[in-house]
Amino acid sequence: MAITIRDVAKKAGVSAATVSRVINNSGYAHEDTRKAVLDAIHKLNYKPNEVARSLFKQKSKLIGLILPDITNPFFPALARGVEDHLREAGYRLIIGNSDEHLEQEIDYLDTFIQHNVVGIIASVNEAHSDMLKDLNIPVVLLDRTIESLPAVYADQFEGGKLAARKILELGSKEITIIRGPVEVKPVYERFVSSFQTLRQVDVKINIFDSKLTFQGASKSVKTLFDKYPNTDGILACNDIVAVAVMNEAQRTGRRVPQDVQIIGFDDISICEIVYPGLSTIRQPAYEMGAKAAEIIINKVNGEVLRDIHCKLPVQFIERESTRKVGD
Amino acid sequence: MAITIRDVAKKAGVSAATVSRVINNSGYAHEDTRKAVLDAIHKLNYKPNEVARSLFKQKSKLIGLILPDITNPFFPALARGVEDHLREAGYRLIIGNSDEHLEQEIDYLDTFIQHNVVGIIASVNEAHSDMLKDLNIPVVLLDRTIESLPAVYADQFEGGKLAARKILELGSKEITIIRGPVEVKPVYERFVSSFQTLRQVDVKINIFDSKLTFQGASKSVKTLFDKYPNTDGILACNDIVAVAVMNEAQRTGRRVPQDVQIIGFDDISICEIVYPGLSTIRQPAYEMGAKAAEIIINKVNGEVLRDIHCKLPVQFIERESTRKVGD
DNA sequence: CCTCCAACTGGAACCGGTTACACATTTATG
DNA sequence: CATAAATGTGTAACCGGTTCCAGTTGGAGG
Repeated sequence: MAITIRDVAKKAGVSAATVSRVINNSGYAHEDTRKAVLDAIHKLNYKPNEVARSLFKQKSKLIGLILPDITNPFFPALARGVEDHLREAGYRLIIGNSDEHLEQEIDYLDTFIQHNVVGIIASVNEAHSDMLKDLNIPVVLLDRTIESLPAVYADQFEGGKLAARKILELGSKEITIIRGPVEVKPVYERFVSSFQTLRQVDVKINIFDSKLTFQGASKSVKTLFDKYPNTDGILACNDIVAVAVMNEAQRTGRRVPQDVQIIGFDDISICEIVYPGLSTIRQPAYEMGAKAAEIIINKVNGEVLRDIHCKLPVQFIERESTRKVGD
Repeated sequence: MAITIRDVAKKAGVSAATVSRVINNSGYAHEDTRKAVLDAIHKLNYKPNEVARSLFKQKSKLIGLILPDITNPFFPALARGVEDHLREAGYRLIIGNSDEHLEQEIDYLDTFIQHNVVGIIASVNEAHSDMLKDLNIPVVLLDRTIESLPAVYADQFEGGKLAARKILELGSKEITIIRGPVEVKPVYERFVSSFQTLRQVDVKINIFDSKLTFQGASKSVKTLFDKYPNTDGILACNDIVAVAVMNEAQRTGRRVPQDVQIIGFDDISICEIVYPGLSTIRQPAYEMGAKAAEIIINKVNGEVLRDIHCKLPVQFIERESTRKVGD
């Protein structure tokens, strides 16, 4: 049905090998035959079959991406960063949601390999470090780290510290840290860092648990102000939780930021359209994705970058859920 | 490097053909050899190479998905619906963002074909209906419609009408419809439908334009209340815009819903965590994705469903940005 | 006991590219 | 002007599966 290289060869009056050489700019090809081939390709609208290529070369133009859940607003930006960068380099993306389940991660890893992907970008947890290392294709972790594997991530410790410092600086005296699930490493790290920072100072610290998802957050957060009615500063584990808290604060008649200040984490797009605008710790999600893509491409091209951990800076984004200095 | 079918064959003391028959449950295989083969497969941890399969069979286990922008919160749910359903059936997803650009859509279409995808799910506009029809693999449109191509979408006319009816019913007298870009068909349809519904009644109608994205929305919306200071009801083209409007309303000292009621469109997750909760017209995004996946799979399996337009119902979700009946 | 057919199995061709190699023709070099 | 080197092109093998076909075996039926 589809046009093959031999159709082109016949039309141009040459062999398939010659067509292949022209397409790939490899080996010799006389200028005249080159023209003839290009002409035939154009006339037949020939597009080489990537599957056949992939089979012979043992490498495709495909890269696998494993994310916990594209439905979590932090990840689309990551994915987009990856994709934009990959597309430019001629690669395509196979994508899979793992829901943080080891089983699904392994399933995707397996099928990625079966499809001859040349590299894998993954947001996965510690568990299968061995499997990832034995993959014999480049792997880059994204938003996660595993000892001895290259990774792109944002500085969680700095982020946690920064959030804590800011909320102190802006005058909160009873601070509630909302801790996400401890299994999710970056989330845990930002918690630890905030906690350690606050502990060095004379303030009351509360710890409150919440899920990271929309449904989870709005449910978890309902009891927050019952439990800690006097809390006047909140460090949320992510922006979703922060917005849910802001909702709950306003619902219970608290003014933000006068009565409670709230700082989120991530800087997802929502932050700037809610009222009041959510102050947060920005992780450069898009850039992280782009960087991971860049590293993978370099590795695919054989550059033997030593296993790098690429730690990107975070940043405090001031909006209206925190007071101004001097208030 | 990797283990091939011939390695398995050697280990099991049979030919590659036999191994293939066992794997695919096709043709005969003696129970004993069957056992031996399965055993060898297990011992070697053999996973058949999908690329080789794909080449011979002229069909892969890959399905292509083209979305405008995964970063727009409406689409992740769609994508997730597609993916979950596809995974169960053993298919994997190649994904591409088009930014509504014809050029990028075509580029992805081409490369999908080059990778022997067996089906394509696409959120694209009218423009290349011909190209899509000539593809000779199944195509399903998602959230978009093109004459004579199967499609899964939500009932935009009903949605637009419903929003208009509700806001009338709840007492708004000067209603502003925020119209999105007219090139995006579903967005245009909901606008038209709202407008037609309102026009039949004695209320003042304003029309205001906005982009659909976060940045675009928060910028566009800034002048809304300058232009229409007395508007007491707003029909937004999507939830992002609605939230941005809500922000602006509160910023300018208006109470929602007492002074202005706001109804969004889509029912993305954000709606339930903002304050006040955003009333909206729900499109069943996840289900739409799942349905599209289901149709594609059926078509891939050769079921000749007549070109179906699968129109899913929308629903008014009442939260707190609208008044209660009787207020 | 012969025949026939079902049950099994392996060899080889094939999918559509790429590339090693052989061979032919120029062109460069001494 | 002979010879080496560079250029140009085709044949065939190969990537790792699948499947057609032919061949072997064993048991049922006449």
